Amino acid sequence: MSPDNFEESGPGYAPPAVRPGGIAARASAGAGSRYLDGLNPEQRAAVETLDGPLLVLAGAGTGKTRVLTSRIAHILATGRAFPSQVLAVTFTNKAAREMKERIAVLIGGAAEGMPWLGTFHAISTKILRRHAELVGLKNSFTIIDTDDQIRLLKQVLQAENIDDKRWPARTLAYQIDNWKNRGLDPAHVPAGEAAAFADGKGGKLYQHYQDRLKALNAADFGDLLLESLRLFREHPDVLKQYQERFRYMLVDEYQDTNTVQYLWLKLLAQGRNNICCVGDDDQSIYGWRGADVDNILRFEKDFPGAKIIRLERNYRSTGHILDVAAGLIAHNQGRLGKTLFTDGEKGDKPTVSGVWDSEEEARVIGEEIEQLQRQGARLDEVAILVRASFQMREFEERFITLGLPYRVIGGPRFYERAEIRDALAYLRLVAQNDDDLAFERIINVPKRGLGDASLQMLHDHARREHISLSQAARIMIETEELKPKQRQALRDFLADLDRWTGLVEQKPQGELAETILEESGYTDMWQKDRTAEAAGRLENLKELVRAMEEFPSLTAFLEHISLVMDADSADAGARVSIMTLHAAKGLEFETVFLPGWEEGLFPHQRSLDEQGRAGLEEERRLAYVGLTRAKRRAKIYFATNRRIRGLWQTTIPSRFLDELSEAHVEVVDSASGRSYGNYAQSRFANMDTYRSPYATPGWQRAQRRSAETQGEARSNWQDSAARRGPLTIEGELVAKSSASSSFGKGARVFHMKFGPGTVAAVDGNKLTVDFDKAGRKMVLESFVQAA
DNA sequence: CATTCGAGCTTTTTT
DNA sequence: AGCTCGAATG
Repeated sequence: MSPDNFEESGPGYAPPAVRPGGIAARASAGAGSRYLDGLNPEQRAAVETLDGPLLVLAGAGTGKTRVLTSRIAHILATGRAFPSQVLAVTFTNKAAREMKERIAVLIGGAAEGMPWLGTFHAISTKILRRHAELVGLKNSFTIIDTDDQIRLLKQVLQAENIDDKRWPARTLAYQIDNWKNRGLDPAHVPAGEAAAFADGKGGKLYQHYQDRLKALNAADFGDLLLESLRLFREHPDVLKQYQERFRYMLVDEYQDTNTVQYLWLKLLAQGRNNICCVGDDDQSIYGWRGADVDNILRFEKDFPGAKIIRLERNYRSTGHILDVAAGLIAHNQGRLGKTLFTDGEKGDKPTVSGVWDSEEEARVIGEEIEQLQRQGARLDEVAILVRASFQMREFEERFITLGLPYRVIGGPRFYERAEIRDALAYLRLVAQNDDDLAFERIINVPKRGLGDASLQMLHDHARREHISLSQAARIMIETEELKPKQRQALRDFLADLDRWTGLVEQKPQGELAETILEESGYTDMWQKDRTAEAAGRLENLKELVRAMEEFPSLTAFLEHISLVMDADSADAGARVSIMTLHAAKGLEFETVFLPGWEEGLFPHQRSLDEQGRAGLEEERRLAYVGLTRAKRRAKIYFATNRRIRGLWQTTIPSRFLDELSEAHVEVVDSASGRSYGNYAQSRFANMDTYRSPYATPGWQRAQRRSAETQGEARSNWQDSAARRGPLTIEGELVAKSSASSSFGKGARVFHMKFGPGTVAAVDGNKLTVDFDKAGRKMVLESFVQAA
């Protein structure tokens, strides 16, 4: 069988003009093997070791993408496989796009039509569409996002009469995702876990949700992987087809794979056994969404005969930065172990600066950036990497007053905005009248007088007759069930819908969208809206129409938007980037500012509470990722005071500061710009005045001391931790404040909101108080004071 | 059925 | 503090 028989991905693909052997001949003869030039020995080995399983441990800045793309180029150029026989998986669309572009450069456009280069989800979808009927879907199935998922789950909960106050749909969604990430369908969820939600109904609800999805001919993101895994498991013939097709498999960011993805890869790799995974266990920062670092740690066991190649030569950062990062990450256990090195200069030492509060932090960083700017630095080579997005605001405000151009990376995605989702719902409905979720979303947007009551009737009818909402609507406009007003509104809507549906084939989708938005009154709705955001929303809608015009058809666009559309930030001009540490992975900047290195914020208390030691290690990897983004300058800050949820809190410097090797960091008094070579003793003496709150190697002493005075000075982070009961941090049990309460029964207390009262009962740090005015309330001890 | 007010939550984020 | 969601209200 000729290899190109495998290709059925559509008319876009033209078989190579030359047989594989021919390309190889051309490659070795001319400039074709240039892709090997300039690779270091390890990189080269990683590119040329083609047979059998291979794990490439690629540290930060060691040329990971280059290896991946060169490897693909090598496979193609030596004629080992056709483009259609190479599976290359990434996590994000951005990574996939970048890889495509770089391969095209390497082999001069011959990578055109690598149909199996994409995200896990995109590739799974492609496979699933071909065999949809085998897993109970039609090949036209819709992909629903988190928003739809939650709305659907609300219905499921409602049908089961479950109080979604007590058992929120969000929580269930999270739980189901979690199961799906672990490759568990309803039948295989451990009984204990299934019972944990809604008094034992968790498993049943999961099953109902899946049934609903099938009925709607829809799949959520988790299903894309889980269902294609099921497809492979239940249909060995189908699996075999793909096993044979994929002569070479490449996986990017292997440390981020979750269990389904791992199982999926493992099944596919059993064919040719040529799987190459690239990753860095030290950069695994997505444990909280199901990524399992163990996958990469177990690689050799999972794929017998695997070779491991380490890339440790760093091409990005200067010496001191690497040394500091290495010293920090060395505090983690359970690593495969890698040490980055560079032949380059030592460069500037990373700095650590203490500031009074987050406002000063923003001010100081703003000044430093202006200073850099005066020295000729480019703003697009400067980034501020924060732990949590609420930290961004302070910087934005400061930069606006300074007139410093910046951009925020991350934040709400384009297609997650309400107006975009509404517009998409219209389009989805027009493309497929039976899309109930879309129908429901826009039936009363803009207001048509068709509220909950009418919708409920439609629902009942649809369920009774096993038809879709739009079909139910068609029937109900002929019956007496609805009030005349509603019936007419529905009739008008259906007429519109039919007219638009008829236009799908007539008009280019951009125009179609404009027509629909216009005629439905949707655009009007926002034009009449006088709120500040309305103009932006209209702008976004225009952007959507513009984006649509680039696609061949409405369906092509809809497929694209659910899987592939990301907010491409129009980066016009040089701007400072503000983003979370998570968003920064894979990027690099000359100068990186790392604010907010305080206990509770970074490492984040919640991570510690929920994941214990593993959480701490993941936070540490996050710090490592942050540091290794810097090419020449890394600047760390911690504030002594930070406002959290409106309350000012005194904070303790992050333990990570103490893990930065003294020899390679510089402690700076940012206010005066003075530098302290020796900060150990002098700093600490100043700490309790909070005049010069610097990190010191002795900060543990401070922490110990703070523990002694915990009664009054306990920070909110610790407090929230205590509230949740005993917690494990770093494998140790952190006890609730042992002295149960400083108030006894009968004590007179004063509460900010409820006023004076008498303590009726004490339970740990919770007090039951009979307030003079407000009656009996349960309050936390920390919210009252002695009256 | 639409609007308004109060209660609860609040890390990270891709697909 | 500020936002989102749901219930009470007009």
